[in-house]
Amino acid sequence: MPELPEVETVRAGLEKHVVGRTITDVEVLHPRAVRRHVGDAPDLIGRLRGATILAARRRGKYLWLDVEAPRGVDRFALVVHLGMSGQMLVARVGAPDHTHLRVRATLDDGNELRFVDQRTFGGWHLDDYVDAESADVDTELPGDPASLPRSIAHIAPDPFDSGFDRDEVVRRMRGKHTEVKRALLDQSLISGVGNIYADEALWRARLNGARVTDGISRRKLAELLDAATAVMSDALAVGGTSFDALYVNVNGQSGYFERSLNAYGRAGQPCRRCGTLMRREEFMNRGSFFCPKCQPRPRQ
DNA sequence: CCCCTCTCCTGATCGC
DNA sequence: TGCGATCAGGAGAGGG
Repeated sequence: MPELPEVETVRAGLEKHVVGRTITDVEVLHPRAVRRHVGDAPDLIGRLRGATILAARRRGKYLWLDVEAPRGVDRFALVVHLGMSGQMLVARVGAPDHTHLRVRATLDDGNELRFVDQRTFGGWHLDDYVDAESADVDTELPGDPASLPRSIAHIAPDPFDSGFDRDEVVRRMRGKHTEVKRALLDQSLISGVGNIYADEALWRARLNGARVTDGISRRKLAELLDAATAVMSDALAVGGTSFDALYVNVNGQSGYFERSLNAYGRAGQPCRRCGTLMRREEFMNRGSFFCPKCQPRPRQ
């Protein structure tokens, strides 16, 4: 599933392949893909037609293209969320449509930017900017790295964001009474972490996800956040190498990092640290993988 | 306000 | 071979 490392790989690909291009036309093939857009599909199409892509940015699992309308009259964000299965692909005009093609943006260089999404949890929408530090005030510098699309102003900095403050996240976690895995997945506390990297970080920090945040030491929570940062950094290092000239990679899985996973998907296999058989348990309607010896369950 | 459950969606896979 | 059940989970709405 696309979490921070996969989304960053996509962002880097877009920066390389579509920044500087002008959108000549847009086609929405599935209305659900633009359901978060305020306004209808024709509105989104009309505003993107003729617009130039100035930059590709990201926070957590959200990415956006910084876009300028013709003659510089309007500056806004084309916000993309990949959801569970979304892909941003660059293809030659006239290449056969992908099976789950949802939106097509034709560019001025003979390529198309395609949003392909099997499960349609993701989508595109247009948004204006607010200042990142005071999320309710319009920024003087739309598209500036310090500004965010309004709809994602509630998303916390991710560990690779210059505004990320690990000790502040620890403090806020300890101010809550909730299971620590739930907190790791809370995008308003720390963004970019999804189910896979949450399990990996908990395994690295030898912490059970069912432990309650206000009962964990500052030191241990700091170790957990450092582990989350490290595992996503490791994954990015191998995920960022796998796109070719016309393909902005997101494989919807964990890419080349899959072979490096220590927890996710390893139920019944020996823990790579102690050899104990890994377990899978249901949590928040999704799977959680952990070593029962290294990551002992809290007492009830 | 805070916490937590539910729901959206579709293709792959499995058991009968 | 066919078919129904199950599984995958990001994130926001809504309930308690």
